Amino acid sequence: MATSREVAELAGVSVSSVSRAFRDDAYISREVRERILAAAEKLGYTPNLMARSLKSQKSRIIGLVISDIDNPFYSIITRIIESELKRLGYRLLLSYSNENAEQELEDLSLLASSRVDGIIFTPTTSKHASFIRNLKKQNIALVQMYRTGYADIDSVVMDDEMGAYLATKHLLQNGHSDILLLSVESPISPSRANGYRRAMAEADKPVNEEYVLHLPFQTDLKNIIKNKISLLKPTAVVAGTNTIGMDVIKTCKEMKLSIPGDLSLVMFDDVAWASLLEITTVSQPTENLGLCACRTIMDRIAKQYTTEQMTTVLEPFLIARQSVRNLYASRS
Amino acid sequence: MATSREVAELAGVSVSSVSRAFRDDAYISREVRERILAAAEKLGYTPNLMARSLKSQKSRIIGLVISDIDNPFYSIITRIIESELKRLGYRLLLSYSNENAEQELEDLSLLASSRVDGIIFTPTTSKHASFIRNLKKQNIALVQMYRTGYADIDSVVMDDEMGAYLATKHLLQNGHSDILLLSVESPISPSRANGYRRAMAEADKPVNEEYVLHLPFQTDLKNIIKNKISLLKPTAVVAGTNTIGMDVIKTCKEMKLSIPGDLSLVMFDDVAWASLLEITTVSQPTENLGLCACRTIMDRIAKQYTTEQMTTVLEPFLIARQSVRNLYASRS
DNA sequence: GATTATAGTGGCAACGTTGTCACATTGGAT
DNA sequence: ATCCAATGTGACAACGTTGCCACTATAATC
Repeated sequence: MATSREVAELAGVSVSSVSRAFRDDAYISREVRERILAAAEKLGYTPNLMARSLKSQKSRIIGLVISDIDNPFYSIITRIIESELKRLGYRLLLSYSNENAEQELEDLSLLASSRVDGIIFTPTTSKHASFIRNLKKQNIALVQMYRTGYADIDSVVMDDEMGAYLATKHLLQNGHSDILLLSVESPISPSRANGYRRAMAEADKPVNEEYVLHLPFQTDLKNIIKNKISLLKPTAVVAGTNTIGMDVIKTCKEMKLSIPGDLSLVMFDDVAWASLLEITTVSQPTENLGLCACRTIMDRIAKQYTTEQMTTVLEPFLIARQSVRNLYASRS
Repeated sequence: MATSREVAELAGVSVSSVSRAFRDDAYISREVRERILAAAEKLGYTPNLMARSLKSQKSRIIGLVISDIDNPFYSIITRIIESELKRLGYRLLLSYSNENAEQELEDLSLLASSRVDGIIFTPTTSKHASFIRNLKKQNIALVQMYRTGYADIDSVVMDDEMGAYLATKHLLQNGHSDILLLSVESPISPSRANGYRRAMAEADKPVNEEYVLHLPFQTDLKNIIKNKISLLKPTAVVAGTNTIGMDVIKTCKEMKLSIPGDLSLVMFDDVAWASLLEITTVSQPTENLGLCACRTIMDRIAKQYTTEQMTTVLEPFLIARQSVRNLYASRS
C-alpha cells in the first residue's frame, strides 16, 4: 500500500504536509490540501492507523470483553456500543470471555498489549485486582459494565436488587407467595436475592431459603429446575436471566405444566422472543447501559485517572404480559 | 508502559534479546530468556503489538463486518469466528454495516486503514467492485460470507436454493400448495425463489408469482404480511429469516390465526426460540459457516492471491417440529 | 518603514518494535 | 592445529506516521 512519502512525492510536497492534509486541525492551504487528496486518491492511499497510533500514543480503539454473546442481551449491548464508538471515531476490538475468569484475564492482557485506549468489560470475577491496578497504572481507561467486580474503577450497572424486588412484588400482588427465585451463581452480584427478600418482607411473607437458588453458569439446568419444581411446588418463578427463563419454559413443557395456568413466570431481560410468548419481564435498559458505558469510558480517557471512580446505576422496569396468573381473580 | 529498552536495561541485555525472548523461534539461551522474562514481569511489560505490527507488516487482526447483530443468527457466527480466531492467534475488529451499502464501504475502508490482515464480511451490495479490487491489490485477504456479492473473491455461503427447496417440499408433502414465500429483498441472493419454484415444479404445481415476495429490510413488515395473508389466504408460509418468522408469528397472533391450525410455518434459521415455539425450521450450519470463513481467510493470507478464488457451499437441513399441519391427516 | 504576528511549509527525530548483519564463542569434524 | 557450522548476542536501520522546530512569506500593527 502507498505511504505518505509516495503521496508527497506525487503531489510535490513534504510528508509533513501530507500528514496535515489527513488530519483536521492543521495549517494547510486549500490548494495544497486538494492536490494531496487527489494524489492520495490516485494511489489509493489511506493513512496507516497503526503508525499513527504508535506515534501519537493513542490507538482510538476500545476493547470490549463480553462474557457471552449468544445471549441476546449481550448482543444488543454490543451493537449499541459499536455504533456509539463508531460515532465517536473509535474502533472496537471484541472478545468473549465465556464467563471464564482465566479467559477474561487473557483477554484483558491481550487488549493491553494492543494498547487500546480503554476497555469495557463484564467482570466474571474480582480476583484479578492487582492486574486491574496495573492496567490503571498504564493509563488504560476501564469500565466495568452490568456487573461490579472491582471497587476502584468506573462502573455502569443495573439495579439488580430493584429488578428482583419489582418481579417479586408483582407476583405477590397477584396472590403468589410460593415464589422460586432462580438467580445465577456469581461471586459479584448476590443482590437479586436481596430484592426478593425485601419484597417478601414488605408483604410479611416468610422467606424459605430453599426457594432462593443460585445456579451455576452454562450447565444443564433443566434437571435442577425440574427437581426443585416437583419438590417445592411453587406457584411462580422468577428467572434471573433470559437463558434461565428459556430453561424454565422448556422444563414446563416437559412436565406438561402450563404457563401461567400451573406456574407463573417473570423473567429478566426483555428479549425479542419474550413478547412472542407473552412473558412478563423485568426489562433492563440495555441501550442506556451501552451508551453510559461509552460515555463513561470517554470521560475516563479525557480525565485519565485524575478523578475518583464513578458509578452509574440504571433502573429496570417491569413489563406485564400474560405469563403471570392472578390467583385472586381465579379463586372462585 | 514499560518498553523493551527498559526491560533490556534491567536485565542487562540488548533490546534485540528482549525481542527474541518474546517471540518463539529465536536463538536465545534459556538463562537469558528467564532473566528477561523476570525483568519484564517486574516492570509489567508486554510487547507493544502496534509497534510489532508496524515493523512486521502483519497486524494479526481480522476485521469482521456483519450486517446486523441483533439477529441471533449473526451473533452465533460472530461468537464462532471470535473463538476460532483467538485459537489461531488473531484478534477481531468488529463493525456492523446495518445492511447499509454506504456504511459497509466506510467500514471496509476503515479496516483497510487499520491494516488488518483480512476481512470477513456479509456483502449487502455488489456495487463496490472497484474498491474491492483495491483491497485485493493491497493484499488484504477477503472472504464474503453468507452472501455472494463479488465474483472474484473467496466465499463461504449457504445453499439458499436448497433451503427454500427443502422448506417448500416439506410443505407440499404435507398437502399444502398455497404456499407464501416471504424472502428478503437483496440484490445478491434471489436464489430462494428458485428453490421454491423447483419444488413446486417437481410437484406439478403452478407458481402464482403473487405468492413470491421479496420484502425490504428492517421496515414494519407486519402490515404487508397481514395484507398478503388476508388477500391470498395461503395455507402455509415460508419465512426467509428468523426476523420475518417472528413477524409472521406476531401477525398471526393479531389476526387470531393459530399455527399450525390455520397457517403452517417453516422458517429459516434454527434460533434458540424456535424450539420453544415448536417451529419447523431450515437449519443453516452456522458453526460451520464461521469455521469455514476462518479457514478460508487463513488460507488466503498464506497464499496471498496467487491462487484462484474458491467457493464453499454449505448445505442446510430441515428440522421438523409442530408448526406444519398435515393436511392429508386432518382431511376427514 | 521597522516590528511583530500569523499562515503555510519542510526537515528531522521519535514512537517501540523486528529484520538483517556482524561478530563472538563453542564444539566437533577434518 | 585448522576449519566450519551452530548458537548466541548486540548494533543499527528500518516500518509509516506525527510532534516539534525552523524557516519563509504575507499581512497587520505601531
